Amino acid sequence: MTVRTRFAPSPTGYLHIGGARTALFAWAYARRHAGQFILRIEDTDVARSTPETVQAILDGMRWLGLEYDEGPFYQMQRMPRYKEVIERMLAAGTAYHCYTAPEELDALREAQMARKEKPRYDGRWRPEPNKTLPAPPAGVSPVVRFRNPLDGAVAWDDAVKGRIEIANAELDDFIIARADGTPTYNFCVVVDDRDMGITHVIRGDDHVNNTPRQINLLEALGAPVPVYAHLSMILGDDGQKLSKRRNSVAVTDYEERGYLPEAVLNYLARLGWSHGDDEVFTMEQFVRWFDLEHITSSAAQFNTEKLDWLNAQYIKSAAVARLSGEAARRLAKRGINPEAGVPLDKAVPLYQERVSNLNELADALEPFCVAVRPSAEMLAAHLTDPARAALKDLRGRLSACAWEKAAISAALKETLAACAMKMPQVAIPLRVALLGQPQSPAIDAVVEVLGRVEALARIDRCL
RNA sequence: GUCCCUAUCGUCUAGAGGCCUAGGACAAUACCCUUUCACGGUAUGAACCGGGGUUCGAAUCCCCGUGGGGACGCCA
Repeated sequence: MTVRTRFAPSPTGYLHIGGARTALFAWAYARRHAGQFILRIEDTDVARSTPETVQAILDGMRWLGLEYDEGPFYQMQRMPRYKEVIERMLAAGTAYHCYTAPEELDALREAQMARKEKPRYDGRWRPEPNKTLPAPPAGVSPVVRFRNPLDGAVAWDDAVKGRIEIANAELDDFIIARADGTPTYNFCVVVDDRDMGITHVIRGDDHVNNTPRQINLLEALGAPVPVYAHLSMILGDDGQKLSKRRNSVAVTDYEERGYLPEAVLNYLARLGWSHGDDEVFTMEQFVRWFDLEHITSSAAQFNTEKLDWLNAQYIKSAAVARLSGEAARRLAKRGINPEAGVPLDKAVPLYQERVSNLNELADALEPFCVAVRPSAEMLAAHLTDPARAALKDLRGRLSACAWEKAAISAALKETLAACAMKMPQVAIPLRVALLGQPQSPAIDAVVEVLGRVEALARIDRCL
């Protein structure tokens, strides 16, 4: 049997980080077992699903590089199929019409809550051998309810949570088609999972409570029951439930915040799953190692600091051309022409090991692309008279020396000797003059990358 | 309220009854490196929620409690 997994988001505006992890695990499981990964868009909530929200999901998947073998399938396009199954269930007696009005149901629920009972449909329209049903009220279009077993229990061996058993008495005859004939969530999922031959349902654990209903439905349909793996949720950095207001929840936010997709993927893989002490690994390794047994069953708190660290690791090993491209894009977005100054490829290596995200890289590269204007405070603090004298001396030497790091470094040391100064006394003012900042990578490397013409011009501007 | 899930350093986690004096990573602290800031290196501190069992032996199995989360829609 070949493994078939699916990711079935409802497009609510973006692919959020929890959904991304679910997708990643489902994808990895399929890849691990040489199976298929299917994308299904659950867009039956027409109020919230728009072409844009669907596109946002697709964009998120693409940024992460999670490729699907089939789909995207859209539930809205499967309506005829759902109706067909509902008709068949009605005919088979595994579903029935219910004429209870929404207001009546509300009243029922309230009464049950008041009695401290679990709110459930009371089965008033459920046909039974010796029961006389009320006459259908005129002008009311009925909903269709699933005829759930009355007793016994539903149980399954959840691949992450272990055996879960729920008494049928806890369940009720849930609605599978609304009064307007449109099918509901639990029903669509079941029909889709069955039609698409899903063997492993990997999803968030907010669906554990839906599982017994879905299993009962599957059984009523005579369909095989897949393996279920319920992933616990991801909490925000603050230990609270992820919220749009307080956290970055959309994966595309991470792109914007300067993260590399492989860092996000690696981080997500490690959040709720582990392979011994391994922390940094490629997607190839992940796919090779991934299993359902090592998924954590409790909720995990998102930790931005660790993501930052991972991102820094990936930046260190990324190709210079790629980093230059990313930095250029970000600079251009700020209205800076990345072509204006030093070629970014030259400057990137100076910062590759020092930054933890692409925006920091762009920040660092910015002074190489624009005319630097150190602030008055900066000048007052660092460009003292002795410092200026030293820079002037250095300027002379730099205009004559060979343009390579060793020669630049030698020129610097000669200035130190000539002016009887220590390295920081010259290097810091020089940094301010060249980049407008008192900190930078090794100063000789910075001078070299800037090029003779630019370096001298920047020094001159401060003398 | 009812049902379901869950509980190891601040955080992510390793841990399948003896390998645990509880390991790794991020973060923290200290030191080293150093031309500033980083990077890097070394070291240190830091946890089995509580109570009962089971067992020769429990972080690991069972029960109860407590904390946290989820579900109870003609939403998905």
